[in-house]
Amino acid sequence: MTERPPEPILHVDLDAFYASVEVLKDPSLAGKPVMVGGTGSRGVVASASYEARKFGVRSAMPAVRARRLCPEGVFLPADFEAYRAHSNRFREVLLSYTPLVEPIALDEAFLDVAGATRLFGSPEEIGRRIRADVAREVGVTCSVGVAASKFVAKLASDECKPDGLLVVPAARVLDFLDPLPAGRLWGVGEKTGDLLGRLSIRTIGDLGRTPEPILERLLGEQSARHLFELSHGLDAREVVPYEPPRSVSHEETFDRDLDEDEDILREMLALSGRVAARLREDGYQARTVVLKARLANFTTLTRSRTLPDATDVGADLYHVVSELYRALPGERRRIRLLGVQATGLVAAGAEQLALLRGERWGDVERAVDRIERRFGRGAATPASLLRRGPRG
DNA sequence: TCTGGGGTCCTAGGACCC
DNA sequence: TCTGGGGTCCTAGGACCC
Repeated sequence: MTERPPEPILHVDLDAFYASVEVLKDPSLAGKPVMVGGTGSRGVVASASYEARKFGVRSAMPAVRARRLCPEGVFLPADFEAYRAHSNRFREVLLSYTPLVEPIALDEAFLDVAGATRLFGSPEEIGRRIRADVAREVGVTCSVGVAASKFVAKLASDECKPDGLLVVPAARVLDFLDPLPAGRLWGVGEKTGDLLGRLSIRTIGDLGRTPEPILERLLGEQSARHLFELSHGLDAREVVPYEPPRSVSHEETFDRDLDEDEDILREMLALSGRVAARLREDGYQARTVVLKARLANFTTLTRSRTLPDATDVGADLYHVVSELYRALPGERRRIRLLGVQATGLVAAGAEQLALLRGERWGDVERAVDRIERRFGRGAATPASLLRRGPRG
């Protein structure tokens, strides 16, 4: 058994992934500002090439704004089939080094390479090999962070983007974290960043020097504890290769708000069908159905119902969400977005087997009832009860 | 600037049970 | 006629991530 290296965690992140795939599909786009998403009237940018970022375009930016910043840019609709195909090749490369690969999205993953160093060299060496393999096999550059923990590895890959590699030695973690903006921590978004800013907490170092009770009052117990630990470089989360999904959903923002019940119900039927199809495809059934409705003024309502029996049937989902919709307050709502979510998932195989078993037992017991009514008690005994022998 | 789509997790209150 | 404490499930909303 070789010793576990001090920095065995890799975070690998493909650079400007969707935009890079679009350049592979059409090499004449190379060197141009390319943006994926934001082709509709209400879209946002999903991915921007580094040329586009020079204009200030960022992902999640409203398309209208991106167009203003970069009028000569190329805007393309997302082609998830192509992204998935390239993502599969990416994952193949990673899996050729270790089975301990945890995909985070199509374009990034964590690896624990502690068991791979004998075969392939140090974690840093493995990172270099992966970068070469990904460039060759996927045709896209990537960035690799190497560290003792997941979140430091992730920050390291962020720091060396694009097309880089950065090792943060375990002994240097606090020095590495100290000057970084607090917003870079996993779990600090816009709102939390604002809250922290009000206390003049701007860097991860500032956060680490703030007494925990103060953070607790600001953020609640769970988040405070979590951020306090991260800011001290503590992150014990392991690389987990597979976790079953907790929910399946589809939603759609309409180009123009809907206000006719007929249109709204038709969209809910379509969304229900897509969710149910996904459930069946992935082998799940859902116990809880959630309707999401975003109104013209952007307020978002959710309504849910938990069913006695799990389902993967579109008509069942539609039945529930249409009732939930009719029970919403007010009338003639203007609907910007509708979503249908299935949660409380159970594996369909297990559920159906249990059901089958239950029904079969139900049938057996009813048959036994009939026989005993005719021939007297003990005339029929299930085989499984006989197996121990008549004398017990 | 006017805000996508697919997810995860947390909080908080109320129902219900022991 | 005043009122415990803990656990679990359900629901609604919200922050956050890519």
